[in-house]
Formats: sequence, C-alpha cells, structure tokens
Amino acid sequence: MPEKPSLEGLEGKFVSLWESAGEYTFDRSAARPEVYSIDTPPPTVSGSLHIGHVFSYTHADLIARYQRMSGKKVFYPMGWDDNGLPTERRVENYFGVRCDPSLPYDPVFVAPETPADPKISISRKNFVELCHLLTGRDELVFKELWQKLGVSIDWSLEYSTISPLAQAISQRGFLEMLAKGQVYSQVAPTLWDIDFRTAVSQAELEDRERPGHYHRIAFSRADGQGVVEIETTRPELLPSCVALVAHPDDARYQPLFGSLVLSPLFNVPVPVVAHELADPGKGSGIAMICTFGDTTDVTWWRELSLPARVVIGRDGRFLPADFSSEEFPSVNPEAANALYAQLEGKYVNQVKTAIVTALTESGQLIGEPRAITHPVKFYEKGERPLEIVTSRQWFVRTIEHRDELLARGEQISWHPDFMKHRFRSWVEGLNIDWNISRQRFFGVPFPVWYPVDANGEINFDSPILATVEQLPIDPSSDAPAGYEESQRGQANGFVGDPDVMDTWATSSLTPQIAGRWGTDLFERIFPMDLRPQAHEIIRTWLFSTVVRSHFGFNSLPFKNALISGWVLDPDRKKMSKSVGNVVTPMPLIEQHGADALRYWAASGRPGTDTAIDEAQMKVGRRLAIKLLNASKFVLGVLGEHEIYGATFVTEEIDRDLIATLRQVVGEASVAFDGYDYARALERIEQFFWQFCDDYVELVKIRAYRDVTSAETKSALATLALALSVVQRLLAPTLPFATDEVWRWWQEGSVHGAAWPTLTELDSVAEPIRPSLDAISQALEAIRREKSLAKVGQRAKVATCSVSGPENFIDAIRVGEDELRDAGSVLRFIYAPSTETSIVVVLAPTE
RNA sequence: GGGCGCUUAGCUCAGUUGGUUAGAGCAGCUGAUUUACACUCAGCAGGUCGGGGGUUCGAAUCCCUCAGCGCCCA
Repeated sequence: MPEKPSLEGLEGKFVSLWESAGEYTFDRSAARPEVYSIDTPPPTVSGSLHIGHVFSYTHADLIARYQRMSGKKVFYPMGWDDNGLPTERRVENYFGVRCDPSLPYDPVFVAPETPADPKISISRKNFVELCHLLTGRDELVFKELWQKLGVSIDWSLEYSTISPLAQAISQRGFLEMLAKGQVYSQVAPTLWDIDFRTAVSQAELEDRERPGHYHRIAFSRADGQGVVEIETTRPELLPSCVALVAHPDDARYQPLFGSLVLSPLFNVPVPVVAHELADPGKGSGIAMICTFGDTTDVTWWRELSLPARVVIGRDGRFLPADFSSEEFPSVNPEAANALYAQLEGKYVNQVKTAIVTALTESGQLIGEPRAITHPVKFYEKGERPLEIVTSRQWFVRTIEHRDELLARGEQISWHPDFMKHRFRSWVEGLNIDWNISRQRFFGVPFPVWYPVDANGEINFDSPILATVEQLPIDPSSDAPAGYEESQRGQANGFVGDPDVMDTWATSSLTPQIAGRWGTDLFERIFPMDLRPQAHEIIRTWLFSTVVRSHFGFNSLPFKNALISGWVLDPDRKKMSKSVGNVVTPMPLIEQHGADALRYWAASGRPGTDTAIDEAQMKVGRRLAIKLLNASKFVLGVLGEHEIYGATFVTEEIDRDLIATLRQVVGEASVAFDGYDYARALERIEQFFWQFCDDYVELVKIRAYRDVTSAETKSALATLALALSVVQRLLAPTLPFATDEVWRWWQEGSVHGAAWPTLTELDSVAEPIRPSLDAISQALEAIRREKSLAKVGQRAKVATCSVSGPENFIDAIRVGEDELRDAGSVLRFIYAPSTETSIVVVLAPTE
C-alpha cells in the first residue's frame, strides 16, 4: 500500500498485468449454459477514433465485468471492420492513389510518403496491399484505446473483417444462402452512386432535402386533340420517357388512358397509363415515367411492363441513343438525334439546362419553373444524388420474409425497450431486397465464377461455385476446379465474379466469425447473450445479423440488444467531422484517467444521448480517488490484526450498515441484470459516500479503542466486510482503481472475485430496528449547528436534545457513543414527543 | 405524412405500481481545516416539475390537448 495513493499510471500497470495473467481469457471448455457471450461491434478502423467509442464500449464492458464476477465464463472478442469503402477512401487520400483494375500488378511498387498529387493509378492487387498496410496500422491505434480504457476483451479472439477467416466465413455463408435459394443474382435497376460507381443498398440510403424546380411541360396528344401538361423535377429525363401515368380514379385523365402522346423535343409516342401510385394531388396529377428517375419509375416500369430507354450511364453521363431505332422510336428522328447529339456525354445538370432551354424555345415549357424543396435520395457517404442504373447484382431475399423478421425483432430483449420500434419501422419500410454486391475492390469477393461459352459469351445462369474446403478464394486470381488460369476470359473458359460483398454481408456474420463457425467454440457461444451497439446501425448491422441468423440457423443471433445513445458535444449538438466538433478520447483519458471516462459513460443510461461532460469525468475521478483513500484508511485501521469475519458484526449500528449494504447489493444486482448499469452505479456510489462521510466517521474511534473488545471487533469486521463489498461493487465501473485497492489486501484481481451476493451478508444478523438514518440525522444537526456558528467540526456540543417518538429516541440511543465520539457531544437529553426534533447547543468556547 | 423519445434547480440528470415538505451531483455562496482524502470536509441557498384541461381524497407520475427540442421511418 503506497504512502500517498494515486491514480497515475494505473492504466499502464494493469493493462499489462491483466494481459499477462490472462485475466479475461475465455474458458474454451465452458459449456453454453455457463457462458455469457458478447457480439462486440467491430468498429470501422478507417474512421477516426472518437469519444462515442469510449461511450458504447464502456457500456458493454460494464455488463461483461458484472457477468464475469457473477460467475459466467465471458466470451468477449474484438473485431475490426476494415473492409469496404471507408478504407478505400482513406487509402486513396492517404497515399494519393486510385485503383485501376485494368492495370497489372507492380511487385516493386512503393507507396509515396506523402499523398501523390495527382493521384497515381495502381492495380487492384497493389491497392488492396495498401489497404492492408494502412488498416494494420489503424488497428493498433484502436487497440491501444480499448486497452487503456480497460475494456475486458479477450485479445486472443481478435479478428478483422478482411481476414482470411472472415472471408472464408462470409463466402461460406453466401454459398449456403445460395443453396437454399435465399440469395439470387439479377440484372435489375439498382440504386447507383455515380462517383463511387457502385450499387448501394436501401440501408445505405439517406434522404436529403434539396432545392429543385417543378417544370410544367406540354405533351401533344397523338390524335392532335390538344396537349397534356405534366410536372416534373427531372426534365433532363425527357428522352427516356416511356409513358405518362395518372391515378385510375382520376376523372380528368380517364378519357386519355390507352391513348398516345408525343414526348416534347424527341417526339417519341408514349402511352397514357393508369396506376394507383400516381398522386392526383401532386402537380397536375399526371406524371411522366422515365428510365429511371426514381424508385417509383422502377415500380411502374415493372408492374406496367413498360419498355426501358436507358440514358444515364454508370458514370452519370448521358449514353448514346439513336432516335431512329426501335428502342427510341421517334416520329421525327432527325430533330431528336440532332438535339440529343448535344446532350450525349454530359452530366445530368448540363443536360437539364440544355433541355429546359430547348423546351423554352419550342414553347413546350409552360410558365416559369417553380422552386421547391424536396427529399432526394443519396448514398449516405455520397455527394451527388443517386441514379438508377441497370446492372447485375446479388440480392438477399428480405421482402418476402418481412413478417418472420418482424417476429424476430419482437423476440429480442431490447434495452431500452423502445428501441424495438426502430427495428420494426425499418423492416416495415423495406421495399428492395438487400443488395449485397458492390462494384468495388477492398472487400470479400463472391466465391463464384461463370463459364464462357464457345462464342465468348458469359453464362451467368450456371455459376461455378467454390467448395467450402477451398475457401477463402478470390475468383479474380484463383481458377475454378477443372480450369486452368490461362482460360480466364477465353472462349470455353471462365471469368470470375468481379464484385465484392457489401461490408454488412460480412459484419452480419460477427457471431460466426468471432465464434469460429465450424469449430466447437461456436456451439459454446451461439446464440450470443448480448449485442451492444449504437442506435444508428439498427437498420444495418442489427437487422442484417438477424437476417443471417434467421436464414442460417432459424434462430436469433443474440438474446439482448443493448443500445447506446449518441455522444453529443458539450453544447448538446451532434458531433460531425464537417462541423469540426468531434472529440478524440485519448487526451481525455490522459487528463482525467480511464476510470473517470468510464464513470461518465456509465452515467449515460441505455439509449440516451449524452453530452460530453468533463465535470462529470472529474466527479468520477474524485470517486476513484476517494476509493483509494478510504481503502487506505480502512486497511490502516484494520492494521495487522486478523480480518474478522461477518460473524463478528454484532453491534446494532454495524448490523444496520450491513443491512443497508445488503439492500444496495440487491438493487445493484437487479439493475445490472436488467442492463441498467447507470442505476446500479448511482445506488452503489450513494452508499459509498454515505459510508465514508457518516459511518466511518461514526465508528472511527470505536474501531481504534480496544482491539480485544467485541464492539471494536464488530467495527473492524464491518469495515472489512463493507470495504470488500464496495470494492467489488465498483469494479465494473472503475476497474483500475478497484483492482489497485483490492490487491492491497486480497489475493488476485478484483475482476476475478465474486460479485457480492446477499448470501455472503446473511451471517450478519438484522438489526433490531433501523438506526443509521436517525443517527445520521443527528450527526447532520450537529454539523449544521457548527457550520452555522462558523466553528470547526471538532467544537464541543454542550447538549444534544432529541425529542420524538419512542423508536426514534431508541435509534439515537443506539448510536449515542458514536455520536459522542464523532460530534464531540458532552450530553444527550431525550424527551418523548409526537414531533421529531434534534436541538444542538454548542458549548461555550474558551 | 406515420412513429419514438425528451421537456423537473443556473447546468447535467434521478424520481419504481399515483402517497408526507420533489431529490442528487456540478456550478454558486458561507465556513472548517492539517494522523484516509484540498483531487478534502461541513453547511446554506436554489424548483408553479414546458403550457392548458381532465381523472382522483391526493398527480412530476395516469388521460386529453397544445408548444418546443431531438431522432427514426416514409
């Protein structure tokens, strides 16, 4: 025990101590019922470390530590999400490179020290190597934070989502879904980011309010009987118009259904059709259907069996189109082609301007465009609106399983409960199957090749599948069984599937990856007990994990979902890179200590957004310091004597202290069992300060008085018991300070000690009546009197007059000796009364 | 447009099935002080519980309604 206890350096000391002792190593022999398993979120290592990490990972760790002390074999792995677009972007910017899959591998390529400008184009393999290099570095930085924060992870279970293990499991999961018909590939209109040049899924969409204009445009009727006016925000899609649509009940347009109109400028005859999704109240009540302006266009195209007139390419530029062809059957192809010649190769905004100008000249733009603000679909990481392009993609069937997935959501125990609404409303709103293919580079490839026929055509309908034993494979460098690498891309040869999986297609298998699916470990940990995560990824990570587990195992992936809120900046604003208010955790840990940050995090209840509050961290730090000092003091009082057991607790006041503690243990355990770590801490903390400020002050003198007396032994036994219990109660929240003080007098780590139980306090008899509250009231009255008189707390009290009902007076009598000692009271006077009062008269000062 | 959450002291938040005078911490103010702790201790002050209405012997708590803030979904 140090002379002057301090929190300084505890993090470094215990991180290595725990690691070398294997304190948190999972017992691989444990059977499922003994295990508490945690489906730890693998953070995106290419994002910056921020305080939100400290927040939610502390919440999970509080539960992990509680369960471990309660006797469970805790499975607490750690993974890093390093595959996917965030890493690609970081690598592009960090080194100044760009992936060009058409380039050959350069075995001697060395990345520049500083970002190259302009960007260097490199092969896919070189690019992927740089991704590995950078994520490897990033992961070390992340690991250091988790360790310094005292998260009780078993680091031998570390994994990353791009690792061969994760790739093999992702590929196996994919092949199993394919075998069961739960995944399919299709050439279909897909939401597409023109900058990243990849498909995106519904889960990655976000609506952003953007200014736009309604353009009122006149279509001529083919029968020459006037015009039909439509309104559109996307006049640039006029060349891709395939129909006009109105609601079937709309009397204004019923006469037109089935008739033809001519698209302005391009003069392509298109039918007027009816569909319920047309909104009679929007614009003129009739809209044009294009290929494709939005997802409703896709629905109309599909349900009304309309032709497709594709004009927007994968890079967002307008594709060639021939208005004398069957695809674009203009009645005036020369004029249409002449106009279109000016549009080809241009971006959406340029085409829009050109078409609006042309419409104005032709007199088919009615009135001025009307400014509006409307929601536009963006890829969440993207900067330009999504387009819809037709491409081959892999989809997981979610829509047809909607009801089963909703039922799964109901089976999860959500903490807090109301978070289940997030899941439900997301599943209810699903309208596209989950697209899991991405046209990118740093991800898990699909374990699939396609045969090339004698004419050089790729046969997508009979893919060549890898076997589970081969996994992981990369179809772009591995040849399928029965083929030579030289046959790649050749007639009668093969090609590899060029895409990689959506990062959630891998992350949705975290229980399988962490649990080493296929080994006995998996059976010991699945389904997991706990999924801790933040609420913004309910629709991605949580949802996709439920899907995979439902399909693969007909099971929930985890029983409990502990949802953390967001960390807001000190002004309660959402943190974001663009605002520049993102807070990095390391300096805060260095300044306040890990226990202090954990204390702040632990005071943020599940699901509650919480502002960064350094004042609260300081409170946590004070609590940790108080624990050091109180422990030092109590152990000093205990001195070299033997530690008296609970049976020595005989004095009324001591028994009442233990009775109170018993209640705290009960409440804290119930709270932790219900994932309410914040409530548990609140009760424990309140008891601890009361223990220090009142109980210890009261029994100090008795504890020193006569080591052979029963009353002193009772005080020493109570102090020892309460100290041991409090140290353990605080261990999940303050792992560093508690382990420090625990080791001053106990064997091993507090984190391997048993969580306090009611049973271990059973041998202390209940007090005859509660007395501590009344005694504390008296102590408070004495202190108040001295404070008001502005004298020191050691000043003498002439009389302390206690009046009240019999049980109140009896309670005070129980603590009379202690009050006399702690308050320097010379004389007590008792008077029975119906009213309770304590009157303190100070002794005259000399 | 549909849904969820929040609104309690200057600030951050507790407040369980409705039940004495609504609590805590921080900040503020007034003091104490040196054998556990100045990263201390004691005390004081501070609130029409967002507004309105209702149920009830009794409402921060239950119901209705309005307003503001935040979020989710469409």
